[in-house]
Amino acid sequence: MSIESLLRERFSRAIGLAFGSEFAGEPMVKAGDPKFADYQCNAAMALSRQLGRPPREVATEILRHVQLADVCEPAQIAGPGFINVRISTTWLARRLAELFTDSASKARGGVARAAQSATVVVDYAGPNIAKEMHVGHLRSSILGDAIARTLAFVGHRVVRQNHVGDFGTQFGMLIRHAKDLKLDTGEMPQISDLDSYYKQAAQRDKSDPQFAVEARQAVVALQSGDSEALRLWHWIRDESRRHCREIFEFLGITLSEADERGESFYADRLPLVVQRLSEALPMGGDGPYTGTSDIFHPQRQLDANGLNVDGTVEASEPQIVTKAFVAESQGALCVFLPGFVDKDKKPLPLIIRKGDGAYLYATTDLAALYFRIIEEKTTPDQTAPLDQNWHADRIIYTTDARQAQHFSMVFDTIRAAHWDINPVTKLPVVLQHAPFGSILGEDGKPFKTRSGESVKLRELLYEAVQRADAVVEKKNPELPIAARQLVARAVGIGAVKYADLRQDRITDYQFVWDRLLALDGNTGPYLQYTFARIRSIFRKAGEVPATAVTIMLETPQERDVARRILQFSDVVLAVLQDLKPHYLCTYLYDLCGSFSAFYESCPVLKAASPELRQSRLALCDLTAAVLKVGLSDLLGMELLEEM
RNA sequence: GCGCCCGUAGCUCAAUUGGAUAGAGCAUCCGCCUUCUAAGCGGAAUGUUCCGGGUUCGAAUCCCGGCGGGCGCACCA
Repeated sequence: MSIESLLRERFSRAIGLAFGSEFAGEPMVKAGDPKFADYQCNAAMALSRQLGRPPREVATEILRHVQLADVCEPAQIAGPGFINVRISTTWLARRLAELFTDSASKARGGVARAAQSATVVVDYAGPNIAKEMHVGHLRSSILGDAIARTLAFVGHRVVRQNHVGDFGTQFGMLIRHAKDLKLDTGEMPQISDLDSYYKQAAQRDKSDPQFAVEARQAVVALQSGDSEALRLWHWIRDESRRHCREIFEFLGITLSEADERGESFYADRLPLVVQRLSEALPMGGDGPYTGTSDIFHPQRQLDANGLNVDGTVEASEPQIVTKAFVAESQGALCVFLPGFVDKDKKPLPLIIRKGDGAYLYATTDLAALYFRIIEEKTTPDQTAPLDQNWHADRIIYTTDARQAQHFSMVFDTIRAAHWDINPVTKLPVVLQHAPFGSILGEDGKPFKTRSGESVKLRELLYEAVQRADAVVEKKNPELPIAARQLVARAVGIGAVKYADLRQDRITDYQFVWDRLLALDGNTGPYLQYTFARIRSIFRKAGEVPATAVTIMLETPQERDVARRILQFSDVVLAVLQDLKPHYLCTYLYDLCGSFSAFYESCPVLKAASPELRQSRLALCDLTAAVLKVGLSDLLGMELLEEM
């Protein structure tokens, strides 16, 4: 059990004894400012209001009942009613020794498995076919992967999903454009060629209305199984998949082909979804909107005074949807939901079938949700992880913040249709959009190449490795070239990933090479360096670490490292609570800071006694174990023995 | 216009979700390599937390009103 939950339990019990169990909920316990305490319990202030008694009196009462003698020094009351807890050094040492001895637990950095394993779908990366992956895919891939890794590590059944954009409107443009190109589809294309076809097609689509119309028709043809369209589709898709695999492999993203279920996968389910949705939700709506089509956009014209040309006054109150319903509007089949209005304050639809009969991303997302939560997957020819039912308990999307409204509408639709109920547990599925900001250049504007194009991932990652190589060559010229190349790759890629993960995902972040490859501060290279230093000690030690030791925490630095190591599991829980890997980055950076201070002031190999040497080696080993789990298992970065 | 997100040191970012004297790194200044990787460590200096109200024991955090920036708002994803 983590320190935090142990203390929470103790305080909860004390509060129950003092004031009755109805007050004993989750008392607030948090790691405190080291100036005052290792941990503090702030429950007294909150309780004082409920009890109508002064907070310090409440705190005194809690202290009278709390049992902490085995864990910490006598707790102190401070300020308005903080209860400060200083963990006893002998207790810390004992806990650490236990962790060190239990090799299975040590390999997990002391992180326990979740009490119950849930099925969690993580939907991330989601590149488009026929386009080279670019910086726009970077955050989703990196964040989603870190979240998926962390969920899996604590023991959940994680279903990774790469929702590839391979069957939507944009593909129609490609088909239409291809007609004029006379492509040789017998030969494997290059992703760079496809990328330029895509750009040409997009350009024509924008400037040529006739082309645009035919492109939309091509989508319908594709979605209804036209063989010529499908042949081209396969041709493009194969190369696109190869390209994505290459990028994922280079970046260390744990998405395999088995995880790929793009728009096309749901194609034949789309009419079904629309039909089921029409059955699950009322048709035509409530109140004054019943039955008629074009209910929100009557073809009325207003004169300069805001009067209809027939003389009636346009309703000044916005029309409000009170309950979700399906209706046809302007030829398109739509879901209308409470709380969504467009810029004219008219109800905003979620379009599930276009006027021309084609489906778009909302329909696909709904189909995917139905598939992930409800659909039975017992067909024997399906491959893992499709070979068993998912019945997801939680579904997480890492896509950029601009899609927040889209997901909010899709989730509301699912809930209105009661499709969010897990068929096995009968509990509501947790639907989460984990939005993130943009990547900006040093000038604070969207990260683009000089010519204004989006930066290709392949080039960006190549540059990261090149730059890292130059740094390594400068810092460690003795390193043989072969070793240096491995280091450069790990450092370069690690720096890019860490730069993304270390910052709160909701904010935009600036991509500045010199900053993310910096050797000091909260960067990938610094953390990797700390790990490499530890490994170096063990190489020099020339002995296998003992399996059991007495931990001695006689200096403040040793105690600080010990305290930090034991906080790890609480941080991992917080990451999963908020889906914010930057908590983990901040923690690991602090751990490295504590370790470096220890490293400076406490000789390990030349410690004053063999016992102290063993103890310090154990501290090094435990720090390395936490770094390995945090950096490698959870964040997906490579670690180095030497750099 | 409506909605969502953001605004913290010169710069880039934290702040365990309402807790104590708001913390790091960079840049600036001072000190430390004949001892385990100095890609490091120790120290100094740096703040009207965009502004104004409110809520309360206590606000960067919550509420209201401004200002500034980003994004979204019918057949693209």
